[in-house]
Amino acid sequence: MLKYALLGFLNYRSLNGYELKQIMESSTKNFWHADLSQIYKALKSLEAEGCVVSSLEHQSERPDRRNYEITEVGQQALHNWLASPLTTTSRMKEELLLKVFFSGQLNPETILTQLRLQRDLHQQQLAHYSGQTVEDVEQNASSLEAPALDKILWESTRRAGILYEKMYITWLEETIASIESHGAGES
Amino acid sequence: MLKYALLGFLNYRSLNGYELKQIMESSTKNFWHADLSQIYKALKSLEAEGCVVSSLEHQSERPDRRNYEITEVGQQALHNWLASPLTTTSRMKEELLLKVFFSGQLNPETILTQLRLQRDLHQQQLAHYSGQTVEDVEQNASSLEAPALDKILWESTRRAGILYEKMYITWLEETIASIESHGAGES
DNA sequence: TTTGCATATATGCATTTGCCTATATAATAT
DNA sequence: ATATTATATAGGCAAATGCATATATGCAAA
Repeated sequence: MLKYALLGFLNYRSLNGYELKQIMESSTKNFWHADLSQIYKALKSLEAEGCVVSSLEHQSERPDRRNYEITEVGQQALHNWLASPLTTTSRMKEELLLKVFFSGQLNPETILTQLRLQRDLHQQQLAHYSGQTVEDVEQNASSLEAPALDKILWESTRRAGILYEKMYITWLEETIASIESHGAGES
Repeated sequence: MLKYALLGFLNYRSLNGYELKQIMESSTKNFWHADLSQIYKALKSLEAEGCVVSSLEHQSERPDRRNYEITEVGQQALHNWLASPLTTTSRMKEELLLKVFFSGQLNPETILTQLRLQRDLHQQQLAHYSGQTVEDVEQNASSLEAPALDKILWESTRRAGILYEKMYITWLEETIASIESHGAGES
């Protein structure tokens, strides 16, 4: 999947691994992330498959960098992926929910502390997303030349992050309240 | 992480791999899932670590089965995990959002079709979760003996699934509408 | 002055994951 | 009669993932 993300960005313009990491950090971070080393590996693998071509660019003041360009094979692969519909919903893995599920045997305060911490973290994240605009994404994405529809879609993914955080906070507050009232009933 | 899920269930009572899979399907499926083969591997690994002990039970009419029991070491590991707070929020991977992000270069109908399909799938899932009660979870979880707090927490994880599906559907409908109105403006 | 940070790429390794296949038996459905 | 499903365990393998480490340079901060 990471490969398609990389092809997606390279389809706008040529980029190196380091830039790709930075762009992902500022745009797809909320729904897709990757380690730098993972990106380099994926780029190598993409080149072996003929989806991209690279050229080493010598820099006098900075380390050499390898520029990646998408090929027709790569564009075809990208389009095939984009066009093939997902026939199932994605299955998530949420460690917090797993812990909540098994926290009944512990002191309620143990899980309450953790839920409150998560609530604070998610509130920070919400504040961060809310303060971000499409222009920011665009700028951080190194001014990828994007038509009008792209901007609508980018804004939509940003909106997904906001809705997700709001929902998460709602759930955390509900859960905290229900555990607290249970504890109150016990004492 | 899967290991802790298994320990969490085994802390209620002894179970075999097949049962663990079934229980997870009916309880933690929405936020944690695992392949059967993954479960067997994890159980072996847990036994090697001394977290569980197994005993082969011969059955005349069915294949032999290996019963797993949690040890004190395992209980300690479980408690340590439950007690150690998550200091970051979980990072998700959502293929659909990735596709949406890069779908600007395609015909809008291509992504619209996919979004509508996902909306239908999520609506089905919501209907499924909504029709489920804690009693169902409990029953499917092979009547794990659970104190009052456990039930509150289980209900809370079920509620998380419902909120998530509702949010997802809201986002899908918003996104579909915004792409449609963009297309209308174009023509 | 030295520490750390930003730029830039790469390797190594252990673990996790997903998916497929094999084996065995009994009951059920077509 | 035959095929599928449910019960039950397990091995194999490729890919993805995460994390640490190595290397190299210039610049800014402490």
